[in-house]
Amino acid sequence: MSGERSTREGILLGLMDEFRGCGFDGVSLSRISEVTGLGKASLYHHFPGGKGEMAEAVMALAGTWLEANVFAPMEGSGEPAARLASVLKALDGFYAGGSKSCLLDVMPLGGSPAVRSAVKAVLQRLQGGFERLVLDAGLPKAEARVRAEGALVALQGSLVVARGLGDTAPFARAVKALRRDFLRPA
Amino acid sequence: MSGERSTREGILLGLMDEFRGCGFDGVSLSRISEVTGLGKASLYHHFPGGKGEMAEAVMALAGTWLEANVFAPMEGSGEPAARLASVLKALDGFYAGGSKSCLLDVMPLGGSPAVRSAVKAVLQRLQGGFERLVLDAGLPKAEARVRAEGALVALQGSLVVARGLGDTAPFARAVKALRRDFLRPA
DNA sequence: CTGGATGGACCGAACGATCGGTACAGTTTC
DNA sequence: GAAACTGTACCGATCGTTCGGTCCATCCAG
Repeated sequence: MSGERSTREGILLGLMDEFRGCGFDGVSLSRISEVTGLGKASLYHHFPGGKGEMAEAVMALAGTWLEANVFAPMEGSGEPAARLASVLKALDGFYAGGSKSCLLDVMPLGGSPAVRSAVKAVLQRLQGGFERLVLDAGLPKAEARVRAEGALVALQGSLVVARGLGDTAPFARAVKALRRDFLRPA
Repeated sequence: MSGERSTREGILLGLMDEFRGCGFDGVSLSRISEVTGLGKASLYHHFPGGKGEMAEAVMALAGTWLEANVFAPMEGSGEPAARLASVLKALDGFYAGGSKSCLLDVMPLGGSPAVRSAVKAVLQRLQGGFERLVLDAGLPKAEARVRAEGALVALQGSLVVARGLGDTAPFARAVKALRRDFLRPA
């Protein structure tokens, strides 16, 4: 039961947590009903498309959150190092220091094609953003592509490892390593 | 329908593919029945514990496969570089070049505590194996720990990114980078 | 100011389908 | 004949979904 209910965003925040914890298939409507405090019928009032639409809405919410807290610093102006720091701080918060899974990891499994393409779009946008950061630090384009992919891989991988080990340290170390090395001159 | 049915290992191989594709919650008994060609009664004859026991058996099979194809080279004798090459080749095959997900990623979501602890054990064992490889290459223990975790993260992360993008290239690049850099002197 | 109509938010109860799981009577295999 | 195995039919529970309807705030007519 996170955030206020009855507002669409409040509902979606609870929903997002649930999806992150159990994946699309692992979350039942009854569970969603409990978490949001809404009856099943009410859920269908807000999301006529059912569970699938709820998943898409969560992806959309995550997208707008990323827009404000990640893409904005990434593609904004200012020192690349400072921008990177903002991005990493935001992501560290979003993943609760490594204790919450990533939607990009868990949603494609049972999700609809729409969800999958949303995942793909976000990944591409993230990669582009990281690339931009490296370019702005004065490194060549080829290196930027490699590092951007590496950052994505490090974040996703460390989240998976952290979840598997039941220990957030790998994620924390990955974030720290990114902060240290991501923009380092070749 | 992969491998021969009717042999326990054949059943489990089909089952493993299914779990890797859809996660624990995403696979239904009817689907398992289709894939293995066995009726539910037969499935429950082989796995009296039901779906949960099937998942555990798949984890166990993956464990013995790792034992033979990954841990053996890792912890055996011979040039570390050659051992690393065997390990990476085996893993590349297991993940079908990056087109199949990792059980360590998808199973913890809906899996039982037993499955989760199996995942944890495998991760720890993998990390230990990678560590051993680095140590044998003459690098210090602290560096070995960092690189071993990095290898795990790179493999898992690139699989997630590859799945999300629908493109196996990130995984291929990650394997290539490991082959190139993992044992490189500091 | 009042009355009725409108429409959104919400809910209890139930839908058909499918879930994971079982009982049991064969059928194979040795 | 015994043990291993399997097909069929079935179970209660839960799945995602829908129906019928209540509440209540808003708005408009008189």
